[in-house]
Order: sequence, then C-alpha cells, then structure tokens
Amino acid sequence: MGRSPCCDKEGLKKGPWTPEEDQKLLAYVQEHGHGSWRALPPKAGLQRCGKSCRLRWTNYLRPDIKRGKFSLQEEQTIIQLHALLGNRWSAIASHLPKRTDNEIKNYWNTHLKKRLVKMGLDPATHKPKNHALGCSQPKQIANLSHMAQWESARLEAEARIVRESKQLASSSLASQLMNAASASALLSSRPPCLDILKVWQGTWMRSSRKDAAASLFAAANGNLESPTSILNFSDNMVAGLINDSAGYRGPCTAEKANGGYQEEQNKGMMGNSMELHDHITDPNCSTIYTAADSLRFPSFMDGFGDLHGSGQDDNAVFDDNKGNYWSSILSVVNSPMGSPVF
DNA sequence: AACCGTTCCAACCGCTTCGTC
DNA sequence: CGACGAAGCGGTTGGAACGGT
Repeated sequence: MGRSPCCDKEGLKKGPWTPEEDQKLLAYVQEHGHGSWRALPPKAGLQRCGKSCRLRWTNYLRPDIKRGKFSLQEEQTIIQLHALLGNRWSAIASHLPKRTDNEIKNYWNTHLKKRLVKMGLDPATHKPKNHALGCSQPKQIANLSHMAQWESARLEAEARIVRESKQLASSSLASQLMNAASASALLSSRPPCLDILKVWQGTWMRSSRKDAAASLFAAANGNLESPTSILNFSDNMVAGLINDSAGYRGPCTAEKANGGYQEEQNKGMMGNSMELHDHITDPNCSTIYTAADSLRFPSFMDGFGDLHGSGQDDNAVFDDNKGNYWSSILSVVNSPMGSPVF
C-alpha cells in the first residue's frame, strides 16, 4: 500500500497557522462542514494539506474545545484512565469530551509523567518503582494488575460490541433476526458503558456455557490483547476473581469457580454473569472490594493532590486506608459521561 | 543585557485502521 | 479478497516563552 503524499506537495504551507488561515478554515467548516479533508484546502482557499487542516481543526479551532489549565479532577481522570488504558490518548480524551487527545498527551508528557516519577511511581505501570521490580507486596501488585487486565479487556470488548452492533445494524440479516424491541434496545439505547458480559452473553448464544466462559477469558488473555497488559490471566486468577466477586471465601480454584457458575445457572441464563459484572464494575457496590481485602488499594490520588500544595512524602503514596484506587478508576469509566468531571 | 538551559505545546511524521471499490 | 485512499492515532520535533545566572 503506497503512502499517500501529504505535505510534501510543492506549494503547500507548513508550520504555525496564521489568524487569517484560522479564519478561513473556521468559516469554511462552519458553513459547509469539513467533508473530505483532502478536498477542503482548495475549497477553503488554504495552501495547506488536508491533514494539516484536520489537525488544526480538531486540536485548536473546534468550538467545543476547553482550553487552559487542567483542573485537579481532570488530572485525576487522566491518570486513572492512563493506568487502565496506557497511552491510548484518544480513548482517554473520549472521557474528557472538551479536551483533545493531543492536549492530554502533551499534558501527560510535560506534567503528569514527571509528577509520577517524583512520587516514585513508574509512569508506564503506575506502580511504585521498587514494587515494579517485584520485591515487595507482590500479592497487591498482582491483584492490581489483575484488575487492570480485567477492566482493560472489558473496555476492549465494549469497543468490539459497538463495532459489531453497527455491522448488525447495517445487515439485512440482522433486521430479520432481531425483533423490533431488541434491535431498538441494542442500537438506540446502548448505555454509555457496555460491559464484557455482553460479549459473554453473545458468545453464550452461540456455544455452550463452558465454552463461552473459556472464550471470554481467552479473549481477556489473548484475543483482546491489551496494550496495558502486565500479567496474563491464569486459571487461578480467573477463578479467584470469580470467587471473590461471588462472595466466596477460601482457596481460588477453577473447580470452585465452576461450582459457582452451576449454582447460579439455576437463577437464569445470565444470572451469574450479571452479578459478576455488577461486582466488578459498579463503583457503588463494595462487594468485590470488601470480599477481596487484598484488592484494597490506597488512593495515591490523595497524595497527588497534595503536590499542588506542600511537599509530598513518597511513602504516603502507598499508605493504607486512604480509599480505593481502582474503585475510583471504575467510577471514571462507568460514570454516565464517562467521567465524573463533567 | 546577554547567554544558556528548560519547559511547553502546536504541528508534523509515519504507521495503523477503516471504508470503498 | 486485495488494492487503494482517507482518516485516525501516537510518537516526536521545532521553536517560542520563560527563568536562572
């Protein structure tokens, strides 16, 4: 596939935009919409490539952009989402609707990353640096990674569900198979945050329950590979999560998890999965956090906020009983607008 | 005032993904 | 199904602004 020529074309201007150029682009887009970016510059009277116009519009001229200093809440949202999603700036930006991915990326690189480093945290993993080496609190770290892995897989699955629902909507087969009510539910009233259990449900319709569970976790482990993946799911980890979420105590074994499934099977097809979902993703539901004491994490955001004021004791970052880091992350992801900021 | 190092961010580059034919 | 163009995305860079000496 040949690379499309962009700004290497003779006569096209590069570099900073002038107010006149901004005005031309703004006026054109407001009147006609951007349409094809490649075709826009000559129509708008600009000596720029389409790509440059698109960037200027999306990063600067768009009317719904909030500019200026990031609030503490925005900072927290970015950090929490970065812990989950890694450097997926557009995904992070989607939870901060008035900020652009470029702005968030810049802010991360110039401010937040440095602060995490100052606090002794690895900005890539959000773990304390000595912990990242695996020399202490391995159980907490494993569980942290475990939760990140799970949530990351969930977000990936949501994206896939959206894609699939769009494909379904465009196929005539879909209209034959789905009755009006379910189609409407799927296409028009999708909640702001779908969940991985819907993937599970979809898979369940096509195969046996056991296979569905296996494929779900296979997806979490491999097929839905996450850029933030730190640890792989092992059977025991999966079973442990299920055990915890279902309120079980004792050793985590795959057999026990299976038992949980079978008990719940009597409650209905998706009874267990929905419960599992609720336990994992509902920030107001404390079950998973109280059931799994080892999943209690301090809110290093508390310490982070202190950075705006007096000095910060690095050790305070991982002090106990300051809240629940992952609970706050999940609340970011699950809140109606995707973020409590807005 | 001049110089130098650092910070910040708009813009660019090039790879990836998506949609169309 | 593969080729192709368009758009999306994340990493990187250039240079203006700023602060310290």
